[in-house]
Amino acid sequence: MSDTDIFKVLADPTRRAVLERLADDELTATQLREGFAISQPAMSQHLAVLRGAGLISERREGRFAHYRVAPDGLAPLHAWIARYRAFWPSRIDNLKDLLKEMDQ
Amino acid sequence: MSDTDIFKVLADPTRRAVLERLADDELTATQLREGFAISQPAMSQHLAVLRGAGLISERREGRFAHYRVAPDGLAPLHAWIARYRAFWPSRIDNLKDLLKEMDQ
DNA sequence: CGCTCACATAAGCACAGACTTATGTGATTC
DNA sequence: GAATCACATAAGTCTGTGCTTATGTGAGCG
Repeated sequence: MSDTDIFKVLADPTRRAVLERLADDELTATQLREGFAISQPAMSQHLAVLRGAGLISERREGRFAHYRVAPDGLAPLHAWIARYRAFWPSRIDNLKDLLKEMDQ
Repeated sequence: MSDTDIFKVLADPTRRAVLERLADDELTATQLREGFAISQPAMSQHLAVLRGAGLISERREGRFAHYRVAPDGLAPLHAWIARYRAFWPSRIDNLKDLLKEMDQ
């Protein structure tokens, strides 16, 4: 999965919203569709794209498909950002502050 | 500049390569074009997109346009990633390791 | 076994985006 | 001041992508 592909996948607001909704729970395709003004095939296609990018994983149970986030999916994105740490000190400092805040 | 726009801008490999070439130096549009199999207007359009996204800044000097990275440009991307820290502990740990490594 | 449900796939459409060539603009050079 | 240089803008083309409706597939239910 190339950097270009990762960015393309995440450039779609529906797909990013799906990731956010999967943050807490594992959800089925129908459950994910609630609140979106989108057809069932459209959601199915988005889920296929997210799965192809390694950002979510699927667990089949009968006729239901349960989706959850794949923890290593965003690794390429992190790797890309990490390349900028050398010439981007101020932002890294902010990130450090963020992580420090997390520890509390 | 929305998250969607940031991701769209960075989804183009030429634009990401431009950012990498601007990591060290401030460069002109013509200098940036070296090594790319791309026309002059295409590069000009990419630079306009990057500038519109707040990822680079322009300094005009006579007929030359000097471009450099805008240090706060990737802030929205960081903010988006930060939203995942709550349910994404393993990756954050890796990021911590990265930052620790940086300090040396 | 026929129907419905959950989801995937197919096919077609419409818009967005990256590219091209052509041209415009303003600064420099002779 | 005419030509050239660095770059921007215009306009058109072509491909990719996200959406739709229609249909396929396989599981559960009466």
